[in-house]
Formats: sequence, structure tokens, C-alpha cells
Amino acid sequence: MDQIQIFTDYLRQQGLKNTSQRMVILEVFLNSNLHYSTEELYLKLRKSHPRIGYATVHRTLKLLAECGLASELNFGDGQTRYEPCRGGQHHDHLVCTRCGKIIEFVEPRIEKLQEEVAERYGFKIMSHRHELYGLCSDCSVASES
Amino acid sequence: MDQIQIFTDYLRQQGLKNTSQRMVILEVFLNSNLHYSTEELYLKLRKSHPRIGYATVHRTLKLLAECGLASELNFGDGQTRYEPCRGGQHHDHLVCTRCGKIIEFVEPRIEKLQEEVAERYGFKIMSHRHELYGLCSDCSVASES
DNA sequence: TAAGAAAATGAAAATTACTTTCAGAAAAGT
DNA sequence: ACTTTTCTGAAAGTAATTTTCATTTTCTTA
Repeated sequence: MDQIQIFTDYLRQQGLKNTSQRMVILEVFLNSNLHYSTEELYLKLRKSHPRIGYATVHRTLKLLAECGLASELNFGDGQTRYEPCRGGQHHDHLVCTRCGKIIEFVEPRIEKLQEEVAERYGFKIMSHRHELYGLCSDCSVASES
Repeated sequence: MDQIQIFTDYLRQQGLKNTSQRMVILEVFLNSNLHYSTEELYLKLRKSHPRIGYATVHRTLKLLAECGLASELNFGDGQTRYEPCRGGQHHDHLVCTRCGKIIEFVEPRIEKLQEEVAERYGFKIMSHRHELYGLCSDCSVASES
């Protein structure tokens, strides 16, 4: 089942309506590998669909997060970002504090140790965030000058 | 060198002034093991020092973070929190999404794997955040009912 | 110690990101 | 088509944080 189907099913199931705006936002959102903030996605959409408002973009991103098609990210810059969930492997992020580049990483051994830690405290993990901040390879070279 | 000394040295070095407000805020902040938001610390301070303003508390917490005496935490509830840095071992957090309890954990093996991941991408880690969200032992028992 | 320069304070205003409101527009059921 | 319900977009409202500004305080320097 593709992502458009997942979304339309979710809308129907919730008694919500399938509007052209929602479809456009979903499509543009999916066809990118970026980590959009609401603002950024709104600005991008405005080029091709100038009539779509900020609030609609915001509300749609929330919906996408609800139905599992997007995940909310927060890198401490005061803006919530969204990335498409491709149903693949869970990943975390390296964030370059100089150029803003975001690299995704997968490290199952860390996931495993997390579980171990949680168990130590009788804690039941529902979600987590793990972000490494610093300089990406380009920027750490650049800053040596 | 104690923390008051670190702070006064930092102030002098930056050409900033050593005021009674700053000292009071530092003292109250250090004498607690909580993870204060600006609001919470302001309210606590107001009981003993009603003349201290919110903005001063906010500015002082920022200063403490700058000079390494506090670290900023962000658990996604829209409030920045601060905890005293005791120069001890680095720790991360388990956050109970039901009762708000915050448990600190230390897991050097995770720290080590992080470094390994960073190396994989030629990335130089400056800081990181790692938080596990879920139910603490009390709350997971309570929610079984 | 007093005077001057520089910075801090606290109240209020401004900013920022996000969320809600509301009147008109669009979708889905009848 | 008609009716009900939900959406939309613009604008207003929130909440946390940050800045402004007139006044006060601190830290030299005379």
C-alpha cells in the first residue's frame, strides 16, 4: 500500500476530507529527502501553489505525523522539522551546527543498549531521540583554516 | 575551584558585573537537583527574592550555560530546562511522558558507539542529546489497570 | 570616597513559532 | 442538487523567549 493510499485511508477512517491541498502537500513532502520545517515547506509549496496557506501546511504535517507518514524532529533550533517515514529502518541524526547538514545514521547496537538501560530502571521506552551535534566533514576541514 | 568562583571568574573575564541577583540565582540553582525551566526557577526565587525579574533569571541561566555551569535540556514540551553541570560524568535522560519524572543515566558504551558512528561520517561531535521517552516503573504499573 | 563610564535590572513590548478562530469554500453523504 | 460536515486561508491569539529602555547598580579611576 503506497503512502497516498495510507493517507486517504486514514482520512476516511477519521471522517476527514480528501482535499486537493492535502494531496499536493503530501506529494511535495514525499518527493524530497529534506527535513522540512513548516515554514520551509510552506515557502517551497508557495512557488507552485501560491494559494495554499501556512496553516494548512501546518495542519497537514500534523496529520501526516499522526498517521505515521512523517516524523517530527527537533534539533534545538526552535523549529519543528518533519521527515517522511519510509517504513524502513529506524535512524537517528548527525546535525552539522555550521552548515545545517543533516546526516542519518543507523546503529542497532545503540538501540540495543538503550533497551538495556531502560530495563535497568524498569522503564518502558515509547520513543527516543538521539542527535549528535558538531561539524560535518566539509565543515571541519573548512574550519581548520 | 568551586562553582561560585568559576562564575565570578567568567563574569570578570567577559567584562560583566557581579551582581547580587546573579549570585542569588546561581546559589538557588545549584542547591537543587531539579531540572528547572526559567519559569519554575523564577517562581521559586520570587518567594525569597520578590524583586528579581523573569528576564534576569532568564539571562542568568543563559550565562550559566555559556560558562559551563548549566546545561540546557529540551524534552519537547516546549520549555527549555536547565540542570547544574557538576563536572562529573556525562549523563543522558529517561523522561516519563506520564508523570514527567526525569531519570539520569550513564552508559559509556553508548558514548563510545556514538564516537564510532561519527567517525564513520568524518563528523566531529561537539555535543549530543539522547533521550528515552516512555513510562517510568511507577507509571507503567499504574497504566496496567 | 566620589564621579564617570559601562553594564544590569525589571517591566513592558517585541519576536518567533505555533495554534486557533471564523466566515466563506469545498467535499461527501442523501 | 441539497445538506451537512469539514476545510481553507487570513488574521488573531498563545506561549515561551528575547529585546528594549529608563533607571539603578557596579566597577574603575581620579
